[in-house]
Amino acid sequence: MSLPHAILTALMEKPSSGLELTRRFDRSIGYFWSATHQQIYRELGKLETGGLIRALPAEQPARGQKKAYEVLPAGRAELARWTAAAQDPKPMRDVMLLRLRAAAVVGTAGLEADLRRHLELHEQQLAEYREIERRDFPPGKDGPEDRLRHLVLRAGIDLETFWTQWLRRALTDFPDMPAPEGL
Amino acid sequence: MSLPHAILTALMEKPSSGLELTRRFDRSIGYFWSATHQQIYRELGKLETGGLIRALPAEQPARGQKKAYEVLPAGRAELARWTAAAQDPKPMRDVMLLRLRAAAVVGTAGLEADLRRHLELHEQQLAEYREIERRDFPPGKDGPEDRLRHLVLRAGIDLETFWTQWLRRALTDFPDMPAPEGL
DNA sequence: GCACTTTTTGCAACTAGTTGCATAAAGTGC
DNA sequence: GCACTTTATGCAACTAGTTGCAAAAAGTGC
Repeated sequence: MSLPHAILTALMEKPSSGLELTRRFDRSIGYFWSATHQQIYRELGKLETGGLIRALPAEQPARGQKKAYEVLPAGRAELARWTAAAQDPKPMRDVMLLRLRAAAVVGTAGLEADLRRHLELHEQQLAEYREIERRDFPPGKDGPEDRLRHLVLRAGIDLETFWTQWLRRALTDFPDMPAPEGL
Repeated sequence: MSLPHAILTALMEKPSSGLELTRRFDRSIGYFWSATHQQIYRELGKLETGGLIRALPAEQPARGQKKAYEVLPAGRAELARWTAAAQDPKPMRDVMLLRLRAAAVVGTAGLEADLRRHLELHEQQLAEYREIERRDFPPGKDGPEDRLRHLVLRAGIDLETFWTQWLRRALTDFPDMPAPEGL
């Protein structure tokens, strides 16, 4: 149940409409909590009903017209409560690791190409993160909020670094292992 | 749609009943693709209906009685197809990173304790993986299947290593930053 | 042989996320 | 000023995963 809190965080940073939120989820926040616009609109509705946010007064609310939301005190309190509450880490779920495990029983045919493709994708993501770091966290910019956000970004950088290294290693000692023929 | 393939992989390694699968998901396979017994039973039903697996002949099938499944040729083919098919990596979703980001706007009160707890949990998991490596992959055991499975395990080890390092760093330069008082 | 627990299987309801599409307003080209 | 695209909001149906519970068989204690 984290999407509402992701939205509250984004709205605290800056009151926004659904579409603006969607765009920001495609960039910063979405890097570690992705969401589609449908999810966001649905959740905005629930948050408004629940009294955690409210629509900023607009001339006439109508379809196809921007409607911006801001966080109410109750929403802020809920976000603080959630942030402090203990939560267990979710067990990892990774398809590529599962596919490698499957390859150990049905053969590696066809897998190598996708490993290369993933390596490229992770390299791109890593480059993007590094660019953000260069742009948004120049030396000296280190207020408490910056320190926290930088820490989050560094997790992204280190994770992508891990994947690129692991994928390179996988490609290096990849056994050429066609599917065993008998059933 | 990976659960059926996780189950097929497990059944290829060894025909099993639902409960045996559940136990194995709690150990090896579940380390990177977790599932509850309810999910497993439901999926076994679908796989059987779909003709990908079949129940091994038992005396009389009845409730509360072990029913083991084995993979049929169609199931093996489907697993090979899925393994080779290109798939995009899923965008990451991590609650702790989100909480840190939230803490940048509502303050860090209460978070530190849970960071410590997570560090401990990740250290435990890392120790467990290392123990498995010591036990299951002694030097010399490196057939093609072993190489692949070892690669998967190493991803787990490196990921847990990353988390422990990152959490230690987070705790080190954690700003003491109570919630800003004004709304 | 009867109560009690454990093992094994499973259903039903709920929550979260995804996919596909619709509808209204506003801008754009000519 | 009319067709066409873009922006912005949203509903509905579907898929995957989680939670809570229960029922049948088999083992256990006395």
